[in-house]
Amino acid sequence: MQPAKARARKPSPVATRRERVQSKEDAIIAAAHKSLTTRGFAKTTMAEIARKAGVAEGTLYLYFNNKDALARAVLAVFYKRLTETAKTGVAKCATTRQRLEFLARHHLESIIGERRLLELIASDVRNTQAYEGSDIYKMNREYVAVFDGVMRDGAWRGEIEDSAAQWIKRDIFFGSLEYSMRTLLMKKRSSKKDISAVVAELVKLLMGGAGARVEPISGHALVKAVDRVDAAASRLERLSTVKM
Amino acid sequence: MQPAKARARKPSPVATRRERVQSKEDAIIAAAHKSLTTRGFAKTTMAEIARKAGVAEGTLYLYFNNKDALARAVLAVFYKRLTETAKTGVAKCATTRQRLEFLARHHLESIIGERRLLELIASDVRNTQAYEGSDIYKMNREYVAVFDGVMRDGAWRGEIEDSAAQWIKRDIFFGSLEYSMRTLLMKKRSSKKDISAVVAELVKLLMGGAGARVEPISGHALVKAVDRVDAAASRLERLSTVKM
DNA sequence: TTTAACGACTGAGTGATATTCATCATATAT
DNA sequence: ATATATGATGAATATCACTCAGTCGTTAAA
Repeated sequence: MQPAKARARKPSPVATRRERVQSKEDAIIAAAHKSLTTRGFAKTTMAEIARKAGVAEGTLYLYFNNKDALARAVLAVFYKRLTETAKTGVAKCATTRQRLEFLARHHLESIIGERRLLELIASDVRNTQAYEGSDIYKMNREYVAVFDGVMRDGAWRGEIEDSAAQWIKRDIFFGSLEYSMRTLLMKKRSSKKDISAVVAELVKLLMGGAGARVEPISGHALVKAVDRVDAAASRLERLSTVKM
Repeated sequence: MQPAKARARKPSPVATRRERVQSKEDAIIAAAHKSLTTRGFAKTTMAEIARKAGVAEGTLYLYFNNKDALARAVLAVFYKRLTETAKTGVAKCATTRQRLEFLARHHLESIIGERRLLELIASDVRNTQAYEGSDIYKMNREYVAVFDGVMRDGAWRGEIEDSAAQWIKRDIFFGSLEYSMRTLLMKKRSSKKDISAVVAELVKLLMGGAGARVEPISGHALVKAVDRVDAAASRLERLSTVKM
């Protein structure tokens, strides 16, 4: 077996040329990833990346046309990994509710960890006129397709309402999570609990709010009404004691 | 009247020194706004802004410490205007549902128009360690407070459930809208209809889901009775304060 | 009136950084 | 061994945010 290895001209322990190039590219991407996620796009310099990767500055441009392209490459491996883990995670869940919960928590935790990469999407990639058709666009499509699949399947099984358009639900799902990330990052402590709260609420909304719908409706309104009667009574009492 | 004018040393028709400085600052911000919204942060140069504003490059630094600060100033006038129009718009709406619909549409249309400014929030401002306590942070707080007020009031009236934490609802609201913006910008045609669809769905979710739920609550006999007690209390209050 | 001080402003100059390119090094092919 | 192609280099270039020594007009003081 291993015909590729067997056909190698050189019996030397060093890798083939192609492998060497590949590993160098990997090293560059890894170095760029580290700098981008720790210092952000604006503050990372090509010189810094080159140093971390152990290559000359000019070498970076043999592998990537410019800083943007390098950042996009970093984003690409992030998306690839994100999509893979999302797919395998969903496959392990039995119900639609569990799948959505997993996807939400998975997305939220992932983007909290790599928050700085989201800058790139917002400020850089999305602005290019040629975003559609780009690699990043395709990867994004593939990633959100996981969510779409779960929702479609859930609707087919009758586990969730499918009233609204799919793209709207998708935007609500990912939009809420990305915005929540900002809030969570600003809160000093707490995390686990807050993440769970966001996930639970979001899933509840997307599932149609079904679980909580039956009882609370009349009960909820009733409680509110009682509160208001109570408040109104207090106001009346105050008036009467003042004796106008 | 107009003691300031009367006290002015010079009767000349030109503006006072302070006014001249102010109008120059306005010109700089306007120029920066134009460049930032049309070309994005990275591609606008200080030289370009200076040219548009009709001042020397060095002058920009008399008014703003650096490019970031100038961008933040642009963001500030955007927030100020956004908050004002949001407040006045909400005041004109009678029901919670209408208020939320107005806020959602208002936010979505505004950020579609000034989409490039959102970059600044995401990629620049939010990264600074000192974001809390900054002017932009305060303005953001004031803006989202409009939404918070509407939600709180709606919960008080019993028009909406207030099961989830307020900050979660807030993130869902603004997050969904900002993400939807991206989708809407990528769709070739259509706008009005899609905006309405997003707004409707989002409001439906925040109001507690099912459309059928709204009717029974307000139609409930108890709620009507509460309205009457509430109104009666208010009338008495008015009467008593007038007399005293 | 002359002089000094001040505030607003200028734009050539500085430093940092992305990007290029002439050149070198090594491996592969003949 | 020589030639060729591939990979790599880092000094040089271009761009751009930012600085600063100096100008100009106005006000205050002598």
